[in-house]
Amino acid sequence: MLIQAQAQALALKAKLFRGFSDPSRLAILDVLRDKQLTVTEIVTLTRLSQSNASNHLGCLRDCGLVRKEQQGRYVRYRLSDPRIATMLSLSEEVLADVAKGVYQCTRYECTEKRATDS
Amino acid sequence: MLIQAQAQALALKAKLFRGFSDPSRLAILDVLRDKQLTVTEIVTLTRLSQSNASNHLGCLRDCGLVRKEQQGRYVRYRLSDPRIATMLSLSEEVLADVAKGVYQCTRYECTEKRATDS
DNA sequence: CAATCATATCAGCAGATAATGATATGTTAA
DNA sequence: TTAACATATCATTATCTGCTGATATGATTG
Repeated sequence: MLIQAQAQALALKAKLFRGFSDPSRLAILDVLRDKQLTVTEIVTLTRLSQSNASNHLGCLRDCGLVRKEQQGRYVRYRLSDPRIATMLSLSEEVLADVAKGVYQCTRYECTEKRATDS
Repeated sequence: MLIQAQAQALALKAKLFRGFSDPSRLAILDVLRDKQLTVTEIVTLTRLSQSNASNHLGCLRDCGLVRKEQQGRYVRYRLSDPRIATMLSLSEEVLADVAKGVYQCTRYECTEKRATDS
């Protein structure tokens, strides 16, 4: 469908964005925005189940958004790059302006609620 | 799991990012980066099927990333905000630095290929 | 070593998503 | 109005994703 090199680059970028594209993962990124936290702290703050949080942390890690660091029996997570936080802020700015459109979207083929235009 | 207002905000933000989180949609956003295009032009440039492109355009529209404008019998699409392009650029910068980690990630529970740490 | 705490992984399920081919809608022009 | 073109929608299918509960691994302390 797309030439190979391009497709590879797009898949990579899509993967990065997929890290951001789930409310649970955004909740995790949010609490990691300005500080490092252990898994237990993250679980407490986000109220995700331990297993769920661990899965999402694995995903975020694999997507390159966070890094882990073993500290004694704790594992401490932090954003892997300050620009991750920038992207979050930028998305909030954009949302503030285009939110109305986003409210309509419930799923991929947002047929039922799709706005009539624009 | 999260309090209602927070959950709403996170879901909204997740939806915005979900617009970016698919290679076909990124291909579309890419060709719209600096110009407005009709659906046919988009289909030609991205080599997506017409129906697939239309679905993705609907999704992008509902996520607030693009806007459509009817022009005669054509529909012209453009990015809904210049900061959308900024987010794309920013993601490319981040990727350039953390790409190695992302290469490992094939899906949510990227078990098979998960790097041993970091 | 045994107990405990912290984290990761597994199996399985329900629902979401992306693709396709076919069809429908809408717009313009002959 | 009919034909032709542009775009959207539908139905279907295969796959992916996120969640849960249970279990496993790993680290630390007594």
